[in-house]
Amino acid sequence: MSQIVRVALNRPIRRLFDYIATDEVPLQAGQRVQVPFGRYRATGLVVETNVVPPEGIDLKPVTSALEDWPALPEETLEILGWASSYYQHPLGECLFMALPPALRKGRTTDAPAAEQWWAPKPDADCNQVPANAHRQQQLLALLQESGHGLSWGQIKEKGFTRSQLNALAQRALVSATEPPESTATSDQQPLATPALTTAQMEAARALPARHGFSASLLYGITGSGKTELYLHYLHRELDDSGQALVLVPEINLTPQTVARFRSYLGDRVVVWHSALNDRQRLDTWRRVRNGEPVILIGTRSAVLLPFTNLQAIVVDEEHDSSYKQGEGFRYSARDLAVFRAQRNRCPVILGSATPSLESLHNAARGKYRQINLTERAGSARPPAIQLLDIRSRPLTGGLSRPATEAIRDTLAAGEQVLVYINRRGFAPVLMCFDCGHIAECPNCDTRLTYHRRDRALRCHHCDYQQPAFHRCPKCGGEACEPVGQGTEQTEAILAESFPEVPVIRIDRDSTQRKGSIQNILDRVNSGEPCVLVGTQMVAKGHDFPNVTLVVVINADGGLFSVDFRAPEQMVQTLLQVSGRAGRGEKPGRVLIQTCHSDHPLLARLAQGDYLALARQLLAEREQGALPPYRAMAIVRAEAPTMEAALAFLEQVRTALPERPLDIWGPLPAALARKAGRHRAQLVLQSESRGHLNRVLTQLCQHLEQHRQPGNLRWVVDVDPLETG
DNA sequence: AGCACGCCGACT
DNA sequence: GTCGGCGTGCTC
Repeated sequence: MSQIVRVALNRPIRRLFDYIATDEVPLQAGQRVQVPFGRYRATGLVVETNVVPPEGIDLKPVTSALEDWPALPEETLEILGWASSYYQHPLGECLFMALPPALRKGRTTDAPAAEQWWAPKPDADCNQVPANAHRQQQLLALLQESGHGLSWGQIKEKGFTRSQLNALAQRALVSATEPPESTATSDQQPLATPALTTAQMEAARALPARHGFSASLLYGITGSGKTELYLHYLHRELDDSGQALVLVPEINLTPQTVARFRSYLGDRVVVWHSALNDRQRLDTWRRVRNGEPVILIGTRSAVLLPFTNLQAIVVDEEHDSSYKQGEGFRYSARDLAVFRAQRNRCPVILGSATPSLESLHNAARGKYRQINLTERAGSARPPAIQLLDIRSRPLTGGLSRPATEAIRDTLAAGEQVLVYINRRGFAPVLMCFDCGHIAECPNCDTRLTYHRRDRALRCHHCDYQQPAFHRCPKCGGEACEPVGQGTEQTEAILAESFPEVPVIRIDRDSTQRKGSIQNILDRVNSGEPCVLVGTQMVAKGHDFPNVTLVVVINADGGLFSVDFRAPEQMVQTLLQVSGRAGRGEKPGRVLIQTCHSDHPLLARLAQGDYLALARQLLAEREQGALPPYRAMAIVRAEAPTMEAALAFLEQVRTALPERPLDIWGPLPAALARKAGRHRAQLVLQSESRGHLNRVLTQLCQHLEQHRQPGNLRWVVDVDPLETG
């Protein structure tokens, strides 16, 4: 008996392929198979069995099944099937994202090579390590403390190096062992329960019981202790066999966060993020797939893992834009989390100090229940926000006199200062003061950014770079100077103004080296007076208990942007960064420099009432017939010329039904030329998600059939975050 | 995505 | 005369 199966391949084709399954063993949906494809062999996933054979194609047989069990369970197939059609992305590519890299290729080893564990020899003694080898002594002590030993990954996590471990092995003080049979919680010492404040208790009581679907929006101001609430909730609701998913933005997934979860929830806490290697991913993936009762803390892609017994989902900082994938399979992890909770009949908690307008709208419509946590834990109180109008005020390094004085006062009081630079539209450029010439990228419609460290001009949109010029390439003048504030320049000015305290820069450049962010945090947490200078990175996650003053260099980036989400994002970022002030005993103060202190949005911001701001922004969205009041999708096109891109989108426009659809464009994208390619877009809106989805499905089908002239690329972005 | 087939420019 | 550019089409 042979059956026909339908197989999805990891290729950007919106089509599935049928094969004959010859084995005696019937194949199930979700199983990984090897199939002949063209001249070669490919790894596929069975998505349907007992398919009616199509006519006129002579089917090839499945080469082999890679496992005799489905790599993706029913539930995961369903979730991703839905996501594939909702986001208009080929099913095969969606499904393969639920596999760890090791399983995407046809690797047959279904038992992963076990990770090496290391245990101390029973007779090992610290005295056998040379007195000057402190790290080796510490490592040996750590291993002895652990009892059964630690994996190399865990050792590395604690900051030890391979050479330190090797040295101990050389001295025969430690040896490689098998991993322990099970890392279940059974032999754990009783775990602590997080202590909650009265306000937190109240919020905890409002959180729903585990059984049945519910979505809760937890609006908790910064410092109110949302994490304790998550911990308490998972502690309370999860049973010994249940799985839970905690989504966090990449930047918040620090060893401290994980340690905090482990101390309350034990060894069942596992992590999932981009820095894991293939083996770690495979290992964690298998634990999830095997139904082990893990509590998985992970970034965006964790929402795609093949859980089999999900009992609760938490999405922390649910407004964070990193939950939306910006290329390829453009899914929103937050939205998929809600869908997944629905399918699993379990609760999902969306937490934020600055909830997205989408979620607030859902709460207002009664789709989500809203729980407010508007008191800071402990004695901390919300910071006082003050607008500082800098029109016609002289600035040095971007700082006005009152701001500089506030910094001086704060430092004199022995406290710390955080200077936040909103890089948007504020990047330093190299300008000729004779003719006004500014260096531009030859491949993109953008200016080159000046990097003082290596005197280089770089493009932030492609990989172009060139040395900075002293002599203007246009007029030959020699008055070329950097203009505009970047972190580097502000750092230099601050260091000059406050030579008696350290000025610490926190941005991508200064935290790239491993562990350097930890060094910085340790230093800041020591409490000595200092000035922190940073962009995005400092706005999120990290706690700086001794910071009592936050200065925002310029708040105006989002006020007059073409992107309809810019005001929301601006308000969220400003409140998030404001939340860094006064998290300890001392009250916090926030100074926001702006040229528009009379702008209603900023005026409201100074009152610190996010919900009121959000209501205003929602009213504007409703008036403008924008999301979340309308469903939105964008068709983006990219071609060697703008004419070709626009012509293609014009053709798309005419192919679309006019009726219950609003179509805007085609228009050149905000960054019209990127890496030498011209970009344009068509915005589609509808009152009905369902209708928009049907239109898009048809469109994609049509476009896939009628091949486009050579160099034209197109993509559909459903629920886009960036409309520029 | 790969990969093959196929038709036009600068090299041994 | 060939090597190789990437435009177009196909994969059950």
